[in-house]
Amino acid sequence: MDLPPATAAFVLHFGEMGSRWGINRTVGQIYALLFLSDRPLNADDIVASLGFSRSNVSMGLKELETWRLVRLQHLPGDRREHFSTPEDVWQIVRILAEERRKREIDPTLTLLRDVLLQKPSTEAERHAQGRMHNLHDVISLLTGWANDVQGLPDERLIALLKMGGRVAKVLEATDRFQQIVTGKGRRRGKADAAPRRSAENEKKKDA
Amino acid sequence: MDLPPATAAFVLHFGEMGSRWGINRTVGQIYALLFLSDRPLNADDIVASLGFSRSNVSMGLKELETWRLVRLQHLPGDRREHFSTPEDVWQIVRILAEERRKREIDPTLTLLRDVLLQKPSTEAERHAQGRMHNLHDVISLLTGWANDVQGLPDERLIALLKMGGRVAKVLEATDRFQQIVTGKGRRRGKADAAPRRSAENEKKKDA
DNA sequence: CAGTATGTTCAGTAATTTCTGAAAATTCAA
DNA sequence: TTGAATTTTCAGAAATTACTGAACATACTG
Repeated sequence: MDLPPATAAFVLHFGEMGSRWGINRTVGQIYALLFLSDRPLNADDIVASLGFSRSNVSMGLKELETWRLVRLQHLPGDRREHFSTPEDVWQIVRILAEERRKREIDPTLTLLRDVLLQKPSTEAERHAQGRMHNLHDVISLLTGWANDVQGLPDERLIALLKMGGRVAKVLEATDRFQQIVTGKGRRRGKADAAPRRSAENEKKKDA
Repeated sequence: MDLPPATAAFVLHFGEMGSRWGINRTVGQIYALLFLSDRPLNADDIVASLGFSRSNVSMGLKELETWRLVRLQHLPGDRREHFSTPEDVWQIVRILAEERRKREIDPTLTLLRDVLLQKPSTEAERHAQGRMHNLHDVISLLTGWANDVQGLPDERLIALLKMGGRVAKVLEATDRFQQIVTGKGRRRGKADAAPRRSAENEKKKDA
């Protein structure tokens, strides 16, 4: 590995970060390297830079492809496969969000919904279902939001994020405005994700 | 492990999910169990339910404490330590977000800022720095937003999330309104995180 | 077609992480 | 104090995951 110090530091850091998430260190480093590179790299370039075995690099690139995080391309006059990351960081964020939703969130919501169809037979089960119901609502609200803003063009997404919590003020104002104009309250969305307290605040038994 | 089927399914699922993130399967299962329980559990309860060794449970609870995800409490007339999760799922989400920021995002931003202070000496380094700069801006915009909405009370956060992308419409309207009223454009925030294309679109060399 | 360059697979090994039991430490009550 | 109840620590075992080299597969080139 004979990289400029800044690149090396970044690559090592993302290797570590990767291993805190599902992605292993090798794959994290490969991605970091591709991300910083000013040209598409082939497998041997990566072997030369990071010192992993050829087969390890091959498998790492395969995994990155399943995440849709790298693009395979062929340079003119070169038979080897070259890889690059999207140029736009927002694009990377969008892809990551989609893949994580597909792999982690959706199966979780499915499980929760399945389980919630069953009739609880004891008090403890009833309580557990209430908890799962809460969790389901929170997760679907969060991912629904994410899904929704995914649809926005970069410019508008950025503007929205910059507003941060101040949006709440605007919302409030709009709300009041609508109330004044229409004479009624704002309509509610379908799923209210405020914490259900149904089975929650029972007296703690057992001592 | 002699849990009701719904609870067992949930516990196993969160064990798997946990291991896709930094958290190991055991710890994930312990947390899932506590989350569903209608009363605080002690270490032996957990051993009985999940069948791990006592020491493993002890370490798992330690780890959950460092994440601030469980609360230690003593029941009257019982010397043993009992553990429970926050009742409010939003509270759990907030804690998770804070801890992940502290452990993963902040160190990453620090690294990026440090590296960006160095003067690039080659063209490739200059390009790499441009990429890191983009990434820094995106990450800080996203976490800034998260930080910001963390400050909102549950009710308002929920309302904001429900609005989803429609907020963009409101923003746009507000924007136009301000332009009309003040006669100028909306002021920009300090850091514009739109992708910098500076070093990006060079001709690809090397073939 | 033969030969070469490139990419993939996979069985075995290495490294890492997780888990356990036994011992030590701590806490509390008498 | 002593001793019982409880929790923690930690060295080693077990399990899992990551990595490698060599063999195999594929695709081009002349």
